[in-house]
Amino acid sequence: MKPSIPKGTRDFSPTEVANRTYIMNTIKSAFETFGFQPIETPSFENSSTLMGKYGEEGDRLIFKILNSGDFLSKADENYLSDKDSLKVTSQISEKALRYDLTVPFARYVVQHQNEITFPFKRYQVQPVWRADRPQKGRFREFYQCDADVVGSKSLWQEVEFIKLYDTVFSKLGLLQTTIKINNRKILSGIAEVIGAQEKLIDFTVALDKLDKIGKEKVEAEMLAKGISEKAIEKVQPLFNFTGSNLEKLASLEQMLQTSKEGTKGVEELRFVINSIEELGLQSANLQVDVTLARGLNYYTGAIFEVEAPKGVKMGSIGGGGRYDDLTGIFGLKDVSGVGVSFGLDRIYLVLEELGLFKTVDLPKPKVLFVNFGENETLYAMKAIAKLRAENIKSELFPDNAKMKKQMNYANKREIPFVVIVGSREIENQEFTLKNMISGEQNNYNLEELIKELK
RNA sequence: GUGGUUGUAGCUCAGUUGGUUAGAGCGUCGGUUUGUGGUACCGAAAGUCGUGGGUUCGAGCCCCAUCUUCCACCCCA
Repeated sequence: MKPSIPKGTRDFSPTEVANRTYIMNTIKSAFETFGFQPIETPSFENSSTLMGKYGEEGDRLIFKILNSGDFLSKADENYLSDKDSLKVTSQISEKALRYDLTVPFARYVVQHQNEITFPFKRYQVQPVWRADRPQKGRFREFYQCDADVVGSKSLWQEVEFIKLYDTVFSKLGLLQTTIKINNRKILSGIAEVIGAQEKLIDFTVALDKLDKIGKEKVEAEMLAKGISEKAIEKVQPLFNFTGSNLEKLASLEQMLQTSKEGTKGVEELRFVINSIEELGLQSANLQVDVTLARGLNYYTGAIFEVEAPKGVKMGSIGGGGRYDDLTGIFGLKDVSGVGVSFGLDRIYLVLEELGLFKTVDLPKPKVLFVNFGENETLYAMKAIAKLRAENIKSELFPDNAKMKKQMNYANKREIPFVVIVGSREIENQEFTLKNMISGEQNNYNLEELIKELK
């Protein structure tokens, strides 16, 4: 049998794990600096917790777990003979793999509401699974790094999350990322102005193509989707939406003045933009983008998305937003939440493409003891125990192999020092220490050896 | 879910209009060198050509199916 792993999954080599750990630790330490605390939730949840929370498309992408035992006997004969996959699935599968970290978190908040002090700031770094078709930067098993606050409606949280994004990407050396920001209330306002709530998605999708296909074709597409000419006329400012954030806000304000909700959205966005303007960012760019319509099903206020630096072809490396009623589905009303997610695997690919990993060192021993046989090994092991007690990473070559082979091993693993102990050294109670980079070698007693390797 | 793409040794890849026993480089292992690595030279092992069918006197090469890889759409991290 040829060994293989399921599509969309990956093995990670020691180097890759070292690099991933570096990214993860950078993100976690930033989370903690901002006052977030870690929680973890199970890798699988009850299907009822997950199903219906991500829209129809999302339900299709959730990995379902087959019930144990004789599960078919409990399935309805009619559904089986009709080959009704959807209905059969709900009868033979009660559990499903986690699809994101936000919904399990909402479940957690409701379930533990009496133990939680609000506002609750939690972070979570765990894998999630999606039955998607893999492609560039898209996997079926990948890590999300989420930070959310629940129980505060303050817009300062939005400001904090933008600062958090900026902090993390600056620390990773990933400069010139673009943090796009929008507000769901502005989208609702636009829908109100064009008089077509249900056409909103078609509208933003078409508008998003503006710089690719040009104004005429975008208008043609909108007309084709059933958006009236009059409506398009009303939102003309969006077609010349190129200025600074403040200019964009001004034209949005003008355009949405008849919509109460839209005006509220502009106000919220203006607060965030002004605050960031005042506080400054280290390396990221903040950009108002009205075509940003991600996760439209549950975001109610701010919407975020982070784009990799220009020139790197990669989908978003982070996203998030404000959801006023996520815990409502689980029976806890009026708990507003806002949060962001970092896509670990995509950040990895971007850092790799830009060659930003050179600083990450593989964990490896500092010194290798050559194995010369039984007597010498015992002498070496006693020394190794002492070195390890001094926190010096040391190991013994396990077999009495040829010198050449043992030296070669040290070379391949890039172990910087080799200790040679044969009968000569034992006689003099010393150690021959060889520097594998310079080739130099000297004899030391144990005390001196520790000093040299410290 | 739709469309395209890929698969030959551990890795990267050659392989002619279908024609004897499928090759190379790197890596691995052994030797030149049984107390000294990187270099050099010599040698060896390693492939049911993704899998299953089919066409043919004959298939790595042609046809069908299936799995896999990568990519685009959709959606998303």
